[in-house]
Amino acid sequence: MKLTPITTNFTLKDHVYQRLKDAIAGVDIYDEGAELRLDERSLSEQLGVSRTPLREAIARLERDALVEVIPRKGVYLRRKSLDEILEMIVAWAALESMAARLAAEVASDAEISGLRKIAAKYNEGVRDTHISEYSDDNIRFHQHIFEISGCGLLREMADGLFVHMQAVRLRAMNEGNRVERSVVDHAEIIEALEARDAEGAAERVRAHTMRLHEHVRRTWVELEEARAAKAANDR
Amino acid sequence: MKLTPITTNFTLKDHVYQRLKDAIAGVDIYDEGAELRLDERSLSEQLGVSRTPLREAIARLERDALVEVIPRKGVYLRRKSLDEILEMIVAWAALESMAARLAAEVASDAEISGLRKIAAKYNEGVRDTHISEYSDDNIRFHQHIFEISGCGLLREMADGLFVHMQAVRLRAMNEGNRVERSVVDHAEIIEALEARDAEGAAERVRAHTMRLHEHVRRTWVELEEARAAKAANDR
DNA sequence: ATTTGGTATTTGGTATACCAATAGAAAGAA
DNA sequence: TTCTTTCTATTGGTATACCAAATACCAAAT
Repeated sequence: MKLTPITTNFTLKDHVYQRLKDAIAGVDIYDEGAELRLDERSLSEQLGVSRTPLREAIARLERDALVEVIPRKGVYLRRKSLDEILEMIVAWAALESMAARLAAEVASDAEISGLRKIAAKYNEGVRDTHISEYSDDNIRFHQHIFEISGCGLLREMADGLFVHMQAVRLRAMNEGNRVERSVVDHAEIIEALEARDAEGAAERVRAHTMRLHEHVRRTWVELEEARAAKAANDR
Repeated sequence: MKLTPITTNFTLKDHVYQRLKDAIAGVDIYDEGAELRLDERSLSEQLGVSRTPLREAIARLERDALVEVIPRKGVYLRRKSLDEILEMIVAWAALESMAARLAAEVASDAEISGLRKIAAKYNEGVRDTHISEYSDDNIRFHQHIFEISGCGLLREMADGLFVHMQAVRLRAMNEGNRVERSVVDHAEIIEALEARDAEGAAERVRAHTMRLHEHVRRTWVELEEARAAKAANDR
């Protein structure tokens, strides 16, 4: 009789980490008055594990800058400031630009055509009803670039930013006519890759992401100011 | 009467994390037969803390990819493969290139001249006796670029790679006439920054780091092969 | 009624005890 | 001798107990 070895890579710590990460991703931390605080004992009870593996998972989340642990006070979901979001977009641009450059050099034609397949359905423009679907495909598009770059580390580092980029992109998607522009950008990126134009691909990816940066910078300042004004008003 | 708040940010976990990280940085993990294994109980005894904060620190180190925790087996210092080292150099290139681009746009003249000051002592070439000193200054040069980029996140992400880059750079420094080339590269980078040529600065930084990449790729394959041959010979 | 000091409770930080898996040593069979 | 097996010791994973800080609450004094 043949048996596959039992999954020995099963540690509570890893499960808890993944579970918490997913849960955090599903919380709109920018919603006012959302539950920001994580209670260790309550969580350990909910998850059915003791506090020890839970705290080790939290230590990793802290390293991910997803939560903030204030000694003797508590663990809090970290609400990113506008500046931090902008810096994440910059870092993302740096990583994805390099990924595109590598992809132009090493990816197979099949891998590049995979990108075209993702982008293809929007050749005729995007109907408004499909915004959230487009958002998903948009994400897949960008992830795919990292995958075909052949550099696992770039992909991994981008993953760390991904949770946040996802939220940012979704939020920015509906503002202005950014979707149309995005479709065009993607097409140009694919063209550069197909032409094996590393420099062009890198530049277009960078420009594409930095347009998001510019948009967020211009638009969300107003949101922050509005929030600040509202907070002042509440007082 | 005015008092500054007492330093309550003192947690063992953080201290242990920092201490371990420093200690790991001081170990030549590529030295054959070096102590790769971390024993929890022994460490906790040496540091004078219990295993709990120690393990939380290890959880963070694991997230940094500095150690590998194999469940039920042990904690091991991660010896990077050649491929991983090459990927780190690529990621570093991506980050520093972007940092240089930003620096060209936002850094003050004073900050840029800080770079020139670091590089200045080597204008007349490098005497062999100063190799290790040059290595230190080299590191300061690259770190300074991140600092004057004004993007804390780029700097932070680079920091994660830094421990490894330091070892790589030091090891590569003595090979070939790389030092001379390095001095020239640095000078050109500074010129681009002073000219506020963002594109040029980004490109030169990228090229500089990718030259290291190319060198390591070509040279160290031989080392790996030699090691493999030796290992085969030992059998 | 308000302030203030003390007390109880909550909660994160740390230590310790226990469990389970692995590896190595010792013992036994071929 | 050598291979196998079993037992034990080591070690990481987890749970729990305890401590100390922070906060909330209450009572007494003004």
